Amino acid sequence: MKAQFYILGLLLRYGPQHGYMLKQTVEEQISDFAQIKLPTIYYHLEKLNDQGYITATFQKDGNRPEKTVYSITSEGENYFHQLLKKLQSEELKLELPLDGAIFFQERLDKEELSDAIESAILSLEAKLNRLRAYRDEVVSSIPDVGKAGTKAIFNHHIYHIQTELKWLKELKSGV
Amino acid sequence: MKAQFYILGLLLRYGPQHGYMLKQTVEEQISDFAQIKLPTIYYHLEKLNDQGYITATFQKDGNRPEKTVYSITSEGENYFHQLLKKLQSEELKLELPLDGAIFFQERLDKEELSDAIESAILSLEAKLNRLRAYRDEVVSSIPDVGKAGTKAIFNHHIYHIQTELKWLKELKSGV
DNA sequence: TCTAAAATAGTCAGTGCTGAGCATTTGAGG
DNA sequence: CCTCAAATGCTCAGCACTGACTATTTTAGA
Repeated sequence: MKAQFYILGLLLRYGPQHGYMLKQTVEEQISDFAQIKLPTIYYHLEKLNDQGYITATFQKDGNRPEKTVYSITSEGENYFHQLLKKLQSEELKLELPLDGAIFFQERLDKEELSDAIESAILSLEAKLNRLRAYRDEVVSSIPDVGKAGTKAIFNHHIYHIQTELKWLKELKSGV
Repeated sequence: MKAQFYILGLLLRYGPQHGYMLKQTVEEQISDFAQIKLPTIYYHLEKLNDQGYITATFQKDGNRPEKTVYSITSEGENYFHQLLKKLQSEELKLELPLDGAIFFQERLDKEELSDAIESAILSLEAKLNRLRAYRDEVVSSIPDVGKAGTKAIFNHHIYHIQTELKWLKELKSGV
């Protein structure tokens, strides 16, 4: 559902695209806050096409094999707005793998956990810096329509990573 | 993988169990930070059995139909520790549905978004209170082996929800 | 000019998950 | 004692996802 939403949204915003091109758009603009793999894109393009939310045309340029280019239909636009509405009322979901490890504390090697926490901290600090740096860069490189939103999204992730770091540091001192 | 990990861990901690019973244990002890549905449990019990990580025996009590009770094997115990190790080095993953909506700001109804943010805030505040209240209750009701860990896990979620609330409130004032 | 790597475009089989269902048994309320 | 809801215990079909693969074309650099 998330994947279909993004595909439709990108087709709406940027016009007809084929699968591989969508993959690139996703990578450039969405990969920092949502992952959609290439086969997933093709899977949903087929589904959306079957349901009449997009239509296929075939294009050939140069020597490359024929591409299947999809355009959103007006039903697709409606569907997109439905999904948009649904997304707005969906709660955040956290997947916190460390919780699983900690839950079975009795089986835990304290040493190992300490190391894991340490390297998690380092990796998150790196991610935090990368996100902070990217925030301005990406915000300035994308079309105007998306700017304000993209910035809020980056801050969203930055806040949660900061929180995670705080928790990890507390955890470390408690182990 | 997450499911298999919890199943093996619970079998290790509490001894042989059948699917339905595992479901109850999961509900009582894990549901606040990881969801594993009943059919998922059965699915993985079968897989784990096929792989020799658990073994089945059949039990009948009273008039109820025969149950399939699973015990962890020593290979299963090894496997559990493998998974434990892997979990420790896995990063947190955030699923933030609002990001999707916000990304397509140009399609957004500001009014609707405002309402959605408002109700998200209320729902998260309720969840926060529930978690705070439960934290102590649950911590005191579960066996000693899990106490310290469970408390850390609750705090983990509490922190992230607080963060989410902070972000939502900022977002609201910016819309 | 040739060559190896990267880019382009897409397929497919296999995995994990779960809503919806089935069949029986127990328990609470009238 | 009877009834109906809840609890018990489990299965199955179908969906979303993706690692690994195929096949061709372009490009960088030796």
